[in-house]
Amino acid sequence: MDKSDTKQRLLDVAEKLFASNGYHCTSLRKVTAKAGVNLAAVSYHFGSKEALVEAIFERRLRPLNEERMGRLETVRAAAGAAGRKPTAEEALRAFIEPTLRFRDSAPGARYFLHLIGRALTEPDDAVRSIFFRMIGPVFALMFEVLCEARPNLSRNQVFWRLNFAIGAISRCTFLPEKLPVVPAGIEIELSADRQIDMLVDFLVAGMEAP
Amino acid sequence: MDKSDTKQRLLDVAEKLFASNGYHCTSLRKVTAKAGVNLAAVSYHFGSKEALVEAIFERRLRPLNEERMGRLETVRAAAGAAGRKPTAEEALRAFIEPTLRFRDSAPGARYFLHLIGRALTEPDDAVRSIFFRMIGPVFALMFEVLCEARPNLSRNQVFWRLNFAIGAISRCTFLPEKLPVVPAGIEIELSADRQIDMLVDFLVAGMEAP
DNA sequence: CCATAAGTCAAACGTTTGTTTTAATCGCAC
DNA sequence: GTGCGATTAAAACAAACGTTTGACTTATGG
Repeated sequence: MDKSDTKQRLLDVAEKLFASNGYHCTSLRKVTAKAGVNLAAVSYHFGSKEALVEAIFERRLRPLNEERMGRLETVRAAAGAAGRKPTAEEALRAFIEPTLRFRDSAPGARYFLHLIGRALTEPDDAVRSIFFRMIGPVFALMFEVLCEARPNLSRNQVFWRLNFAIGAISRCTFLPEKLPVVPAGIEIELSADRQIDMLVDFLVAGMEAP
Repeated sequence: MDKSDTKQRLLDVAEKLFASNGYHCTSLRKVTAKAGVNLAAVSYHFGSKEALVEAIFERRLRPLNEERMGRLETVRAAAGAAGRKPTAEEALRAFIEPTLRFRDSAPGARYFLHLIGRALTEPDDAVRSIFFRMIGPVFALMFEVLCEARPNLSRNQVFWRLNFAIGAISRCTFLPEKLPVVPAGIEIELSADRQIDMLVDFLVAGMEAP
């Protein structure tokens, strides 16, 4: 028997469609049609459309967040053991590298990244609160580590610079076709490592500005 | 006679609701009810919901874009007249200052800024294409000026750094209550000038990174 | 082989959506 | 005042939405 192959297919297809077309613009009928399952399967397996998108976030964001938290803790511990402050680059890499490497880690991961890039500005309160609840602890730890890395900055300044960095990072998680018109001769598709380098160069300089 | 007071009220109310709750989550019934006008007035005055949001963009974004274009041209001309390259700071300020000062320039401007902060990631193809069509020339000119300011960088690098900057700027155009959970003691509400300074410090450093 | 539970299916539910229709109302030149 | 175009009002439209229902099929343990 299937052992709920249906459930997996729903997660995969919904992730893709929610990412490409948005949560509200994607009806359950489109999702179930593309997945080749019955409309009622969403209610049966998840309970509601909102529970479906929550399951999508849960499946991908939980392990990703655990890795980011672990790396941030490691940065803090290593600096503490060496009797120094963590650096802004260490903190940024602890957040950015898992995020962009994750992009190529699974077939649908790219779509999921697009989804969280959009979740930051998601109009729907339910979806946004799901995301904020899951990202909250990572954001808070990141903030603290950055405050340690830049003790001369006010917490206000660190907070805003972190927000700027989040905004910059979110521009890397988009599907290429959703970007604004690009000038001729520009590479939209970058390897994760090149993208990471570009981001880190830019953000470390921004963080270390006086 | 009203001389289309209805039309203005629709623009104002729709701008606010689209910004706060998103384009798709805001029905014309909510808009017309809050504006105290009849539902059919949208069809009569604008033709459709999409034409309404386009009128909203047109009203605010056209003068804002003209100012940004003008300032970018000025930066370029001043540098040319002095026989030097424009600086990254000049280019960034030409874009950022009109944007954030605009926030306090009119009662509903703050809502509109929230709307364009969201338009970058808007799921709806129609809305996103309206926005991209209007912002395209500004983006292109900004890109060229930045290429002149950083001639040692590849166009690829400049393009991505400009994207990062756009992402960072968009984090400043949000309504406070839509931000992720903020640590205690953080000022969410900044004056336009303070916000500009923070942004420019951060982004100039990022742009000038090697 | 049967009983039970899990899973699937087509159909329908009640809302809400953007838009259209038809009639009534208003302001103003003539 | 009369007539006319511009505007508003109330009602209805078909389509799409998320969800629920109840019958049907399938797999599994005893």
